[in-house]
Amino acid sequence: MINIPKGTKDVLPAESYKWHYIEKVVRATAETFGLNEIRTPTFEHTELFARGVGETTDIVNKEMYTFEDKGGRSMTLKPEGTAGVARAYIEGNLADGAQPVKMYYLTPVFRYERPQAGRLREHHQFGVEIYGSDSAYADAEAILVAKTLFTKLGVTELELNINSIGCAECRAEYNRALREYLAANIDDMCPVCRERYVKNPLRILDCKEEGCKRITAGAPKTIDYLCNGCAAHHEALKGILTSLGIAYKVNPMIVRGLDYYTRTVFEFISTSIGAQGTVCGGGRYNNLVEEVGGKHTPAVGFGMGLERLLLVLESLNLPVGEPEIPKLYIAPLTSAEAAEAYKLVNALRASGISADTDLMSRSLKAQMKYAGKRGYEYTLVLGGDEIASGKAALRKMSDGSEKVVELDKLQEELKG
RNA sequence: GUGGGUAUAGUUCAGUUGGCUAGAAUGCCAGAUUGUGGCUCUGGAGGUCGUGGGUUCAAGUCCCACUACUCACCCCA
Repeated sequence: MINIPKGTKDVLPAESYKWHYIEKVVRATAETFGLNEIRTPTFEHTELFARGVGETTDIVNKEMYTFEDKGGRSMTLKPEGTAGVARAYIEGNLADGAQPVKMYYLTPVFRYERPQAGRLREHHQFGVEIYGSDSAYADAEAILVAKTLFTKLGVTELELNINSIGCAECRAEYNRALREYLAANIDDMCPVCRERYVKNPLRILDCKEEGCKRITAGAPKTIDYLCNGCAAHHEALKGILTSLGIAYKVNPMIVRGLDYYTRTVFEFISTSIGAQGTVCGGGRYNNLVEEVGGKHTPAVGFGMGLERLLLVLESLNLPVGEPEIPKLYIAPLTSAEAAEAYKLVNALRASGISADTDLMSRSLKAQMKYAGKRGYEYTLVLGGDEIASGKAALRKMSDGSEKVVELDKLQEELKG
């Protein structure tokens, strides 16, 4: 027995309707915001993620599915959705079209991690990407897409956390201040944070170690070191959110693990699905396009974990769509009627009605049990009498009521 | 990568201080009812008790290792 790879999940036939439901609401929501779908490859040159996501991140350092192809090139299964979109924006000359470019994607992403509740090695993300605008309205637009989607799905419990981590200039200033503050306590920090101190001190704020949390509790905050431009941007976003009536919390500890973020970062967090509560995370990444080889292009967006979103819906007993139920099952009484039943069924299918018949040469009783279990809306027994008279009893399975109909009028009967 | 928990039928689980041929429920297939599903009754199929060692007269049960699953750390969606 060869089993499923660790950290992956099958979506079995009985559950796929939930995915259809979520995807349908996602696409409908994206459309009302004027977002167009973009599809990029499942794998890219490793270099793209190394430069885009950042060499110091855990994602690039230890979580990527990297392999060498037969031509000796280093390839990586996408660990997130944004880097590929940035590459496509450049390569597809999207900067030459009307700006801003508003896109969304639905994609699997791959990270080599230890699975746990709400965390997989392959999961699926809905993402929004808005390129070309540096306005706080674009930040608000991204947040609003997520918020609107949650509302449509009935999710009201998610808390929106926002923060600003500034731009390259204020970050340098801030890092200096943070290092200065931490210098005295460096020996009390965990080994990982001691390394972060050198490479990327900002990440220390994200540390969950008790000792480090105590130390960082009084640490300088990025939002206190913003340059005038970044501070104004942050204030503008807060103003827009407030005017829209969107509740948010400024959380100075939101730092995020991807290096491409500048200015705005945000997360929608759930408390009902276990330790991995971030359902949606994103922010602004003004330097990403330049980083992967294009000209400077401000951009903002987010990624949303669809498995986590589904966990939220189910944990709150919210609707997750309805199973797709076929309409009619025609049961041939004996093998003599099988061919006629098959012909009837296919005529109905051709007119767009979902219909089935026996594929196992089973008894009438067995066929009725099958039809009952699968949930067909109607059944019809086809015997010699029915074929001779051209009429048969159409049974409605929910209440057992029957109605005699002409076989060649089945189509009209079922459409109504 | 680190730590905790778990592993018996397709599924959910019983299985006593180690002691007859390993059980139930549910699901699946069939019959009761030779032209009609759900309810009821009856029968059938389905298990190398996660894998490999060890202790013992005797191991599903005790010990060790490994593997898988799971939760948490870490990280993130």
